[in-house]
Amino acid sequence: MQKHSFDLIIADDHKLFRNGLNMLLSTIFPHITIREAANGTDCLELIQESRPDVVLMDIDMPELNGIEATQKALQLYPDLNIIALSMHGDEAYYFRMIEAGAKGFLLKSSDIEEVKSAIENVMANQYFFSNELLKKMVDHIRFNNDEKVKTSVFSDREQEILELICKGFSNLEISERLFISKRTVDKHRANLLEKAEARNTAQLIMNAIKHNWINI
Amino acid sequence: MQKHSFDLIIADDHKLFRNGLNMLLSTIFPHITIREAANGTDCLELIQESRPDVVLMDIDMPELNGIEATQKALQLYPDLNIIALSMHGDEAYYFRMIEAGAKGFLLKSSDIEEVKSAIENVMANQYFFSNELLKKMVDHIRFNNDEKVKTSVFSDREQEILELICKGFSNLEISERLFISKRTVDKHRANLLEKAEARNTAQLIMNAIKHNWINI
DNA sequence: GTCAATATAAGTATAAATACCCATATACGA
DNA sequence: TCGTATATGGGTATTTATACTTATATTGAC
Repeated sequence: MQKHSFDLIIADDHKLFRNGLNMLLSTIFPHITIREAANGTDCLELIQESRPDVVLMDIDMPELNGIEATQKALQLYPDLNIIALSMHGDEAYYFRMIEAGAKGFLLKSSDIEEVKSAIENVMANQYFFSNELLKKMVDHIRFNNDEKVKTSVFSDREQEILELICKGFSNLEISERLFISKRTVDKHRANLLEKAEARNTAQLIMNAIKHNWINI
Repeated sequence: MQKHSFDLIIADDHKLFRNGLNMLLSTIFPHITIREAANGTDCLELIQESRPDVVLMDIDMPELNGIEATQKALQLYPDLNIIALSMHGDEAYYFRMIEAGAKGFLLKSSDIEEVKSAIENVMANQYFFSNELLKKMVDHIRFNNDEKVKTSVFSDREQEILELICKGFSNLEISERLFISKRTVDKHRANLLEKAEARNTAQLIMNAIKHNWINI
């Protein structure tokens, strides 16, 4: 990959960051042509002028942010490879960058080897997530789940009944299936609502799915 | 990494798959020691006997599935590197494998190079997601927001009411919010049930989530 | 052996959802 | 212009869910 020349744009509002990354990438890729944009609008113009192979796109930029710039750029050139690049704390925006169509996702704390891998991967038409970002995603899932166990204290029986409710059985049907009184199921269901902090079946199920209390 | 010897367990209920993967990995890693387990229980025993560096864990196994086996294994040995390995269609379980503590995530359709990368990454204490899996995750996020409206068989009003139901509002509350009669909401709700082929609210919401008719 | 949590069950009451029936108005495409 | 889909609303009835109350038996932890 390094043998072939290719064009790249760095879009970021911090000049020093752009210049430094420019220097690093020029060292790694001898045949690279790099252009720099200080905001989303400039970046769009540069894209139309130079038709780059890859864009390193900061999410937080003035005038036009990275998400909007990505959307507009991909409307014009759907095959453009865009790598999102942001700081800690912007992780929430990565979902939007995914929706917008970015293919690579880097944190600014990444080392240059990861930037290199990301560029190579997206040019080979593959996705790339930085390891730190993967770790954050994984931690988020695991953290959410630890939280869940803490807040969801369903008993085995409640869990069993919750799953039957989700399958669409009425309390009467559940009672027949479990060989217990319908009134018992009524009570379990009431306890489920209370523990799930739900007003009704709809909220119970939404919460159950949000917090992974059941298998979908 | 290949220079140092290390131990690995392949846990999968298909003998031919285990044997084939064993052969491939032995070729790639000259100093590898591979053991095979046909189910989760056997795998746990093997782990206790041989304290491996890495476990390639199938999710769908008899007796004790990969998720439970991962949980138990990590209770015993928290630093054990476990790579989840599954077929298409099991993607829903990856969240559970993340919760359980797996560090790598491969599809059985991966090529051997990815397996190699996954093993090297988890032994270097990094996460690894196969590219195909990343693509699925990304597609899922993008699909959720684009396709949803297109495939929805609901009218705009029905969609609106469906979303309010999911938020836990009663028909009366919805009618007040939309300035229409409760009876109209009753009727919309009945149409929603019919179109969703659901018997009740529980099934309606489960179907809505399964088919991405709503945003969670 | 006591305490706490759980599973069981019931009384009573209201609120909500579901299942049928029906009608009218509007909009949109063939 | 004619039909279809949609949104609106009502009548009536039954079923189901929800909200209070209380009670007993069992289990397991301390």
